[in-house]
Formats: sequence, structure tokens, C-alpha cells
Amino acid sequence: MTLNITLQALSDPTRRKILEILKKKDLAAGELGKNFDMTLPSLSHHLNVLKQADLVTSRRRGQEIIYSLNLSVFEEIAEKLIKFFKKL
Amino acid sequence: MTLNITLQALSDPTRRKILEILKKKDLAAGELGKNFDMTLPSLSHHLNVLKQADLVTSRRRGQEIIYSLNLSVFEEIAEKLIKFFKKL
DNA sequence: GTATAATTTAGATAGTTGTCTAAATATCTA
DNA sequence: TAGATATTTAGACAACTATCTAAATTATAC
Repeated sequence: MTLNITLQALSDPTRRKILEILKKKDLAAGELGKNFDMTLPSLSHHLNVLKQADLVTSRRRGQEIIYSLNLSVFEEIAEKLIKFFKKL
Repeated sequence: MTLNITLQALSDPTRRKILEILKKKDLAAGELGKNFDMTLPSLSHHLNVLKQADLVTSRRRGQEIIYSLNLSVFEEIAEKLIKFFKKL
């Protein structure tokens, strides 16, 4: 994942809030939605951006789709950010 | 400066490149422009975004305006980023 | 003070993004 | 299989962003 896509995904408050909520526990899209004043399709859009950036993963559980932080990439992201800041 | 404004400023490749160039040395807007395939007014727009985000400072030197990294805020930014990632 | 140089500001435009409603898809249950 | 539930996809639209050209600003040099 490029630094570009990662930063772009992170540069939206709604998406950062999604990540913070998912930190506490994995949640279905609908449950997540209760935290936002926004329609589910809009939320779905943000979830998709986060997925494209590899920041979250999703799995189906019956009728629901459960979203989780993709913790495994966070180290890599932190590394990239540090590398970038070290250039500065 | 809010994390939001910082991340938004950083989430553009042109602006990150500006920061990397300024790392090496302070430069006038016109000198900076030689590194980009873009008109000076466009570059000026990006410089302004970086200034609003407090990532660069500028001073006049005769006819030129010299841009510099605002290194003093970088620690603060890194701190905010770390704090955010720690929530995750 | 007039011309030149460096940069920004103003205004226009095309592309991107966030949001919505409506429709489609996938799953479960009776 | 029909109906209900959860979510996404499609399509439209307004707001925002990056870019450009032309004009304005600021400073120097003659």
C-alpha cells in the first residue's frame, strides 16, 4: 500500500473515528452506523476506502458483514510514516 | 493545529515532495517551482496549504519569498500521530 | 518614477469526494 | 419459496480541490 493511499484514507475524520471504534471491538456495518449521523451507504463508502487502504478487513457472518481493524499492517504504516518524517 | 488539517496537508504527493525538498535547504518559491511540472500559482496554492497547516514558514528576502520547513512543529505532529495510532 | 522580476491573488474550470435516495444482492426464517 | 433483514451498488448532485491564465502586489534597478 502506498503512503499516498494510506494518508488519504486517514485524512478524513469519519474514517479515523471508524478506526477508533473498531479498535474496541469488531462490529457489523449496521452497528458501526449507530455511531454516525450518516446513511449506511455513505458509511459503506468510507468502509470501502479503508478497505482499499488495507486498514480494515471484513468478513460475512450470516446476514451481517463484520469489520475489523487490520492490525497486521499498522506496524508497516507506522514504519512508512517514520521513514517519511525522517526525511524531514 | 488539528490532526485533521495536518493529515489533509500531508495527503498530497506534491506537498510531501515540497517538504522533502525544503528539508535539504530553504528555497524561494521560484526555485522550488523548478522541481515541479506545474505553474507557480498552482505551487503557491500548495505552499499556502502547507503554511495553513503550520508545516512551513515563509519570509521575504528582497523580491523573493523564502520557504522553510517548520521543524519546530514536527515533534508535535509526530506526537499526535503516535497518540492516534496508540488508540488503534 | 518606470520597467523588470518574483510571487500571490482572483476567477474560471475540470476532476474528485462525500453524501443522498433508490435499487440490487445476499442471507436467514417461517 | 416468500418475506424480512443487512449491506452494497448505482446514479445523481453539491462541495471541495488542483489546476490554469490573467491581473495585482511587492521589491529592485535604472
